[in-house]
Amino acid sequence: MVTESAEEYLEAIYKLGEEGQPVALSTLAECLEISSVSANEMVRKLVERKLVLYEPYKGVSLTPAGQAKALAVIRRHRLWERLLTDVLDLSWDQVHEEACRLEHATSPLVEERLAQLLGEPKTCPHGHPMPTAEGEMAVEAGCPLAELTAGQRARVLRVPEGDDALLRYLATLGLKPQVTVQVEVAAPFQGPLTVQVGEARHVLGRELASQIVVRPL
Amino acid sequence: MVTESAEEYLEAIYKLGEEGQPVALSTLAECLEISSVSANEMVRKLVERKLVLYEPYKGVSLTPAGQAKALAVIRRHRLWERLLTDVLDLSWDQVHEEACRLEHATSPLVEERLAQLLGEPKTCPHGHPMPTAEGEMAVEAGCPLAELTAGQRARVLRVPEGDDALLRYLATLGLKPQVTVQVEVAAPFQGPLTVQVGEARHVLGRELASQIVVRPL
DNA sequence: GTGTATAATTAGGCATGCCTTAAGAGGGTA
DNA sequence: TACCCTCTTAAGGCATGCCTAATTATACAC
Ligand SMILES: [Mn+2]
Ligand SMILES: [Mn+2]
Ligand SMILES: [Mn+2]
Ligand SMILES: [Mn+2]
Repeated sequence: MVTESAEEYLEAIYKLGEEGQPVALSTLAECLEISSVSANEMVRKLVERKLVLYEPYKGVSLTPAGQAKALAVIRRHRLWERLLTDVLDLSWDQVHEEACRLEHATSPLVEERLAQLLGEPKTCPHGHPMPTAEGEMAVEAGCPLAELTAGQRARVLRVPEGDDALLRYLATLGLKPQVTVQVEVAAPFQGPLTVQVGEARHVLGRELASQIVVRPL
Repeated sequence: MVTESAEEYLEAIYKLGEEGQPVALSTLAECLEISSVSANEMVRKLVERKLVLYEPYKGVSLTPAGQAKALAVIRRHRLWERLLTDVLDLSWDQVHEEACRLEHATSPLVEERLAQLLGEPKTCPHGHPMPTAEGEMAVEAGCPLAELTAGQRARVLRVPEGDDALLRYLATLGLKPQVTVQVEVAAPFQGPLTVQVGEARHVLGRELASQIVVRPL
């Protein structure tokens, strides 16, 4: 077994390493909001337990065993997020923090039953993919909304999690997974995008639009 | 805030103190499966935080603040037990351990929504009363099944939690809260009871029968 | 190539929550 | 009253997970 703290590290290493690059210790420390000394300490323990590989000045990466553990935690996190939104009717900006605690208190049995009850959901409420019980995770390919040109239509795949205020803002715009958007104007020089969402038209900063992943139609 | 460990202590002190007597340190230690030295240490911290009162050689008891915290934890525990059995379809012998972890990872918001979803349940799956959100807990009066005499009918109020094997056994007998039982024979000299449960007839040891609380009809 | 900014590590500490060993305090019994 | 057993507490330790300050190692830019 792995402590709650170690689970948090594995989860962070997975997410930061999704680009394929090993994760710098300092990046990991910043992400977890701890000192790099503490990160170093824990990473050494994880190396000992063969859950991660570490090369100083290169970074940390997950072993297959570490990745399996990380994906299990992420699966639990996203299953809880779904339960909290779909069954307990919390808003999508309230669920991350709750799920971050519940994920560490979840047995494989409860994980399985949650998945059954929810109908084996394919994503979390923010559109991020659900790892399977077997530790597979298929990331649906897409592109940032910011890359679309005027006139293009697209379906929203996922939005950034983790910033509650941003999520509340996106909710007021109706910008959530599965929704269809159409770019009306893409201002040049990295200017804002005017997008139509449902009946409404909104202006989005390019920076924000680049964080929203869509599939062009 | 109070740590997970402190919550466990408060919960134990509440349950052990339900008779009204202060709880001996050694009793508390045994219940929590820790050394009495460790119990002493934590109790001193709880005294400092004005959550318990402690008199050496007398025992520990909860202050109003401590009782409120204890009841909140117990409420969360029992709400999770209900969710796990009623919504996630776990059996009643599987839920205690799961709920014991989840109870510490539950915000007031989730607590409230759980209660709503479940329809403000009055008891846990084992028949034990649900504290209200305001920190009230009404224990339905009853008597041990062992005290009934031949011919008496009664409704089961609650069964002992905490022993999974016992719970599985009771499940095979159909002896669960709300069920009506009729004593056929109460053997003298603390002998076993023959009881009718639904269509079936079972013989129960007096010791076991004394742990099942019923309301005579 | 060398210097320097950045990254990593060492050293030393602190809080929490548990432990064992051993000494002290209370209370019942012979 | 004296003894003994149990309960409590004191002393010292250990593991985990975090910290700061100071030092060392490295990579990259010049
Ligand atoms: Mn977490
Ligand atoms: Mn999510
Ligand atoms: Mn618990
Ligand atoms: Mn129960």
